[in-house]
Formats: sequence, C-alpha cells, structure tokens
Amino acid sequence: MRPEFLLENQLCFRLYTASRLLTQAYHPLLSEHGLTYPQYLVLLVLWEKDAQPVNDIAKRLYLETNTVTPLIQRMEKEGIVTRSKGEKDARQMIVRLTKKGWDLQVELVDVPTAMGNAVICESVNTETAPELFKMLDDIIAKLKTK
Amino acid sequence: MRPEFLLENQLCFRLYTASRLLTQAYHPLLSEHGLTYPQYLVLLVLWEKDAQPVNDIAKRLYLETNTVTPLIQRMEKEGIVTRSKGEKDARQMIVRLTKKGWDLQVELVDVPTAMGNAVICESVNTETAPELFKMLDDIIAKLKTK
DNA sequence: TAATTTTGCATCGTGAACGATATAATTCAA
DNA sequence: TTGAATTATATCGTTCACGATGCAAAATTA
Repeated sequence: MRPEFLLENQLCFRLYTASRLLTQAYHPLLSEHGLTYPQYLVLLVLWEKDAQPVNDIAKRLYLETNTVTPLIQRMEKEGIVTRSKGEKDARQMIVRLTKKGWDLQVELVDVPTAMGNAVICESVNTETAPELFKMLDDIIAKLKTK
Repeated sequence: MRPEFLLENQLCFRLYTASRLLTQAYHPLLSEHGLTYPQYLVLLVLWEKDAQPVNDIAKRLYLETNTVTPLIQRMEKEGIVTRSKGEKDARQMIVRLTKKGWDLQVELVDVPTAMGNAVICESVNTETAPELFKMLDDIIAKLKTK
C-alpha cells in the first residue's frame, strides 16, 4: 500500500481528531451551563462586541449562516440572546446578549485557562504554542478562499 | 474583557476551524466518488487491513461505535462494504471491502498528495510538518483518556 | 424610476458526532 | 453450572455542518 494512504501520514485526520477530542474536553465545563461548544463560540464573539448581525457572527467563526441561524435560534429559546430586525437594514437579524448571556461570562471565566492546561504537554507549552498557532493560522488562511 | 476570552487566543477554535476547512477541501475530490470524509477514513482503515469488526475501525478513528455503525450502514447501502456476523464472536460485525471498495483505492490514489499540497505554505512545509504532526499527536495522546 | 442583481437570513434534507439506552453474546465469578 | 458483569453493536434524540433552495430587502444599473 502506498504510504500516503496511511492514516498516520495524514494531517487532516490529526486535525479532525484533535478538534473532536478537545471539543469533548470542553463538554463537561459547558454542559453544566446548558451550552454546546459552538454556542460558546457565539458567546465569545458577542462578549467581544454585542449586538451583531448573524452574518458578522458567522464570518467571525468561518461558518455559514445556515449553520449559525438555527444555533442562535436555540440560544434564543434558552434566553441567552435576543434576535431583532436591524433598523438600518431590515434584512439583518441583530443578535444581542441578555442578562443571562452576560452572566455566563462570569460563570465561565475559568474555562479558557482550564482548557489551556488540558493540552499542555512536552511539545505544546507556553513556549511552543505560538508556533502551533502560526501554523494553524497559515493553514486556515490558505484554505479560506471566500 | 479578559484576553483569554478572545477567539484569537484559543487553540480549540483554530483546530475546529482548520479541521472544518480542510475537510471542506476534501469535499470535491470525494463527493465525485459518492464519499464523505468520514467514509473515506473508514476506507483508509480497511485498505490497510480488510475484514475488521466495527469496534476496531471505531478505535482506529477514535470514534464511538454509535457514530461508526450508521456510517458503515450507509457505506453498505452504497455497495462499498459488506457487513456480516463474526464467526468466532457472534456479537461482532465484520466489515469487508467489496470490489467497488477496492476499486476506489485506485480512483482516489491522487487524493493524499492533492490534500498535502493544499496546505503547503510558509510555516507548513515538508520540513516543518513533522513538528506539527508531533504537537497534534501529543495533544491527541493527552486528550484520549480511554 | 423600473428592472436586475446582490445580499442577509431562513428552511430543508442528509450525514455525521455523541450522550443515553437497549439487546444479545460472551466472560467471569460464586 | 448458574447468575452477574462485561462486551459488541444497534437505536434514539439532539445538535451541529453544509449544500441547495427560497424569499424579501437593499443596492446596482439601465
């Protein structure tokens, strides 16, 4: 068999696996507060800047609106955000944090550090992380054609 | 806002995004042959060693059987694999490649190289790839508790 | 201004992921 | 050997992802 067909030689499989396992590691920390990982990502975006249209949130996460719309509708049902038509542009749906959405920022304050520690190992540490970030950023930049 | 809450500072988001975008890059190459990326992963496992029980395939991919079972059922429906009860252990479901499954190996022979080239950039190349692989492998090893 | 194109969002269908649960076969222990 | 625990797989429900499509509002162009 050609060596390229070996799972061990494939970058995508590593990214796919590492991503899934790390998301799984977030699970207990987030489900405790009724959140999924993609919902947590939306919160990160809104904590940074509240009252954004669906499209801006989607772009920030490199997702399509057909993924983000139902996701945010579920968050609305949970009372984490509100959705209301844009005043300047009636096509836009502006997403705003509720008090509950802001409160979650306090409740989840230790999550980033906990997750950072979860991956610290011989080859990935405060010294080498920038290199890893650079490589992943370059891969993302190369692949996002839109 | 605490800097840890910035999307830019989070490893998981990078892995999640890079994984999704790279899987999307596989899409045109695979859908042409009626395959999805996870189905392609199952083929990689079976090309390496045919006639494996569901559990071995799942373990190799770090997935649960409740993900792999329906996935393989779909592949069976497409005529890519067959499923039959294990003779030694009647609980096992042995998955075997059909002729169509083996033929796909020839049809997809250029995929690994094409995907490798798709991510080559300044910081990720033949020289630096081993470092990236090592870091991702260490992260995976640290996270797979089972 | 009227007609056309583009944009922003929503809906639908399909295929993962994955927690929870069920079932049958095997193994282990009393 | 019988009963209990374990193992291998399957099923179910929910939530992403994402291609395809639809629709209304806005922007562009004739």
